[in-house]
Amino acid sequence: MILEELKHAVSLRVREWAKDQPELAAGAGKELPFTQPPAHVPADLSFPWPLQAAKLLKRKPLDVAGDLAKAFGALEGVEPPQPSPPGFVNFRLTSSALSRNLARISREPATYGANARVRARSILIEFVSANPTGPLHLASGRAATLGDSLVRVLRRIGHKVGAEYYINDAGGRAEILGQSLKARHEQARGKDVQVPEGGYQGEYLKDMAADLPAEAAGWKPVEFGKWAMNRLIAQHKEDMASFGAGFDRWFLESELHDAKAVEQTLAWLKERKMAYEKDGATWLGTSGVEGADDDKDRVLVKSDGKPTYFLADIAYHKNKFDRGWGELIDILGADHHGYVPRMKAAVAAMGKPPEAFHAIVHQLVHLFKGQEAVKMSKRAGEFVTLRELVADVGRDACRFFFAQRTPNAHMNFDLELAKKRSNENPVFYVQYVHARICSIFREAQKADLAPPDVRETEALGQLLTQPEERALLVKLAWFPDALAACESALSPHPLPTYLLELAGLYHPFYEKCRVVDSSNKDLSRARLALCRGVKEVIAEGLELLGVSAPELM
RNA sequence: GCGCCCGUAGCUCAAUGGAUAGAGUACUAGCCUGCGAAGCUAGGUAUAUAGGUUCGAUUCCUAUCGGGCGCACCA
Repeated sequence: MILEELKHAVSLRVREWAKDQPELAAGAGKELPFTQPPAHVPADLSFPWPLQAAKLLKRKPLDVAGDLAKAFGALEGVEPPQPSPPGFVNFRLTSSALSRNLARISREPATYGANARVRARSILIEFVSANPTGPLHLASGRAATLGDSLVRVLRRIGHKVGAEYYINDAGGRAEILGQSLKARHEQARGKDVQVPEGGYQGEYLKDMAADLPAEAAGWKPVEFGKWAMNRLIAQHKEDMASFGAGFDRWFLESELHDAKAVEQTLAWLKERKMAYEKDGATWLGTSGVEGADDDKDRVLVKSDGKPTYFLADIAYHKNKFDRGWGELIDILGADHHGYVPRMKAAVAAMGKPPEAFHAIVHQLVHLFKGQEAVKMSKRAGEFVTLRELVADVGRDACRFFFAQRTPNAHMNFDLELAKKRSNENPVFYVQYVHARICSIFREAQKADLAPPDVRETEALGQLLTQPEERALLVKLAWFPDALAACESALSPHPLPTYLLELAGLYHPFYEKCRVVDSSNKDLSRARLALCRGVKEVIAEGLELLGVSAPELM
């Protein structure tokens, strides 16, 4: 939190300083920039703003930085600010500020990273929402990781966040699924029938056919379909639970139909003159909506009188708003990105501002076995299930791996590598630090050394003057910033990067600084406090990622 | 053809328009009879190409090349 406070204090001083300089009025409302200085600069926080201001002032950047550094005067928690070429002002945290932050972490680790200054958002995040026509496959693992970890991070920061999984259990798919299962059922009883063209060819229906009850012999395809869907939905729930992805609600599309919400939404749109008739169908004017960029209008009700999936989905999104959520985020695979413009247009039709709906489109996962690309085809039933993946690689490695990538990036997943050498996954590098510190605490206990309490931590922390110790203290101070980066990116991926960097700073400390040392109890206990802080932040960070923090490995 | 996303180290990936572009992994050589060697230390490689905007570009704009995904009265 100390960095947030510092940024805030600096911003106030800058505004004060700029007040009397009319040249600066142009950029007055903008948020001020702060950056993490590169390794060779002996500072903890950088302020590059003088580079921008110099232009407006028609002065040399370094002179502006110098003036500003003077104008800042004494700031809480930092040594006197230093101007630095070409035009930065650099801040270095004091030892007491760093110890105070260390004490703050241990006072209440579970709220470290919460932002007291934040305006709480109300966000409903919908993710995975896979069709209940087959098992979850590995792409769902990516969506589940991105969604669940984002939910956790945003909640930690202080926002109100809901998590939902939408189940598309209505429409024509159930019928086709039922026909496919019926064919498998009959095959199992020795009949020479084929799974229909366009049906679900996957092996999983063979397994399912073996579990059908005896009375299934008299079932119609629809009944097969219902039975299969219920079973698949139950599997999806199990898979998400064992993956650590939590949902507040599993929302069935059929609920909307049962409650007449689909018709009501249509009537509501018509009332507002948003929908029109053409060629026997009912349309929504999605093209030409500013900011949505859809290239054509979309059908709501087909000429056969049946509602489209799109209409039901509008009803669902309207339902989310009607339940009081301020912002909606959908996490979608890249194969659905074409759907975003029409949903934006629909949200606009509901009278909501564009920023009330946001789609996170994650790129697809490409599977490799060594050098060879594995073609995945849901139709042909060739895919790696999430279940298999987790069984092979483990949940921790899976989630950390998925969480590391920005949603925008395509990712390659090498199954051979993942299976046979999971130790190559960086998650173990981070977990190892946690286990190592736990081991140190066991040693400390044997030597009758206990870490200090919160108040004593603040005092003893000043003994941590080695560069390796200071580097860790500073890194701990950046944790809230890493969470803030996740919020602005709407992705958890800055967090694994942060944890790897923190872990990377711990080992050199460990090599150089003996922790358990009865001959120097104060220093030893100060170092135990530092270790505790690192352990807590790693545990909290991993928790947000849905990854375990083992005491033994 | 049109639209969206992506080309960074041998490989997998980072970097709100900022200073000398970072990790892991792989390769080589050293480190364990005091807290866990799943570790440390030291070695060197990268922004696809060509322009442009800017004090400053991996980041923004244009074009080209290469890859992924979309372009239904399917869901």
